Amino acid sequence: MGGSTTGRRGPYAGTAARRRTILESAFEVFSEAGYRGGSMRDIAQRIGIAHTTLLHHFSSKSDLLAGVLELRDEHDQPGLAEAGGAGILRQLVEVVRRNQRTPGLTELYCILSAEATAPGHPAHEWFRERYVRTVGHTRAALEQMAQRGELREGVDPAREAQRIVALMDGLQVQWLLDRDSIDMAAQMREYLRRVSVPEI
Amino acid sequence: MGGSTTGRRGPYAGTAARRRTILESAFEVFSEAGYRGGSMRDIAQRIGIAHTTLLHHFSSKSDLLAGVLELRDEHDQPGLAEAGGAGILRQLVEVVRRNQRTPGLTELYCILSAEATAPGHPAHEWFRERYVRTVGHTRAALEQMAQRGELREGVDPAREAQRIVALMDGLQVQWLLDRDSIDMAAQMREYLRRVSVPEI
DNA sequence: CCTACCGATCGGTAGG
DNA sequence: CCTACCGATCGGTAGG
Repeated sequence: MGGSTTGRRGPYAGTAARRRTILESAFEVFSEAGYRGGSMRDIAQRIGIAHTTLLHHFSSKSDLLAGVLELRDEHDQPGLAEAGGAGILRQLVEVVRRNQRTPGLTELYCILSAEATAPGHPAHEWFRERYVRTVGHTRAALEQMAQRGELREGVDPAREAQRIVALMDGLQVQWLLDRDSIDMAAQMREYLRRVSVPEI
Repeated sequence: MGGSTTGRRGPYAGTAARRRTILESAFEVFSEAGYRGGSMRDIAQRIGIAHTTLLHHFSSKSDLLAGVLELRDEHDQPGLAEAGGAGILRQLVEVVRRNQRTPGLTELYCILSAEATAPGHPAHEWFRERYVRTVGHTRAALEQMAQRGELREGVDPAREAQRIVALMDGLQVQWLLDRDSIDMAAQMREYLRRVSVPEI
């Protein structure tokens, strides 16, 4: 796929595109084998370059991982912030539905988050912050729902937010192990219905 | 710690004990680094033997992993089967409480289950079967509760069982990333209270 | 239970 | 963007 025969249109013109190509290959490899298990030679081979060439675009293997996580960040942010209250819950189901269509992203987060629970892991802090952010957004949405009277009685926004995020992660493990065993989006929808007031 | 100076009491007398020592070291290493990331040399070094000696007790690295999983199986089975109906839900909270006291086991399952979502992984089938078993037991308990009228209206045993197991797994990821951020047992208890009829 | 060693693979450097 | 190469480490074998 890589290694076009057309050549560059100007000096450095292909660098940004090359970085992108590399990150997509790294994304694939890390999704399948994790960070520890994925090799730079494998990443390079898939796009037909020498593994040392990666080090002209990224200073180290962990820098490559940082690039992959940054790239996914851009893709995942939009949407969740805009909707208010119960709208966010519907968007969470939408996120799960999208994950179900793009297993690669689900694999990446699943394997990397588990690997990154080790304190020395290069993605450890990134995942810690990601959970603070994700749980925080969900909590804010639930608090907004509470103010609007959309939240079912007895639901604590802070603890419920942790459970919702935990449920999403846990469903993914079962789904990745056996994709026919579970319908993640349906499970999520059914669960979230229990959090809102019955009328919604 | 290992390598006693007393010598053996008889031929092969120490073999079973040695196997046990090796498995405990392997358990530690796989918990911290996963299967791919954990090395036989590390496992051996922790108990003061050469890594090749491991291969006198286990035929390969994946055989070592199988031994570790088998060992944990023995530890985890008791209890869950005995109690009936709502008693099982209380025991689930007890399991979570125990996980919270022994982080090593939690780490092992978390990192290995994510790694083992890859189809070629030596523990892939083990985890698939484990989920069938765990979800199945939980489902049976919920069905028993339904027959006794202990289950809240609208709760589907099969899908609820998948969610309960998913919740346990997901809580563990957040907990391992930041142990002060979450009280797994309390979260579990609070959630399960929502599954039973209010009187229980 | 050991030493000695195998071929393979790892991330990264040197130098062009 | 490459070749050539580094030292380290991997799982496993041979042979005692």
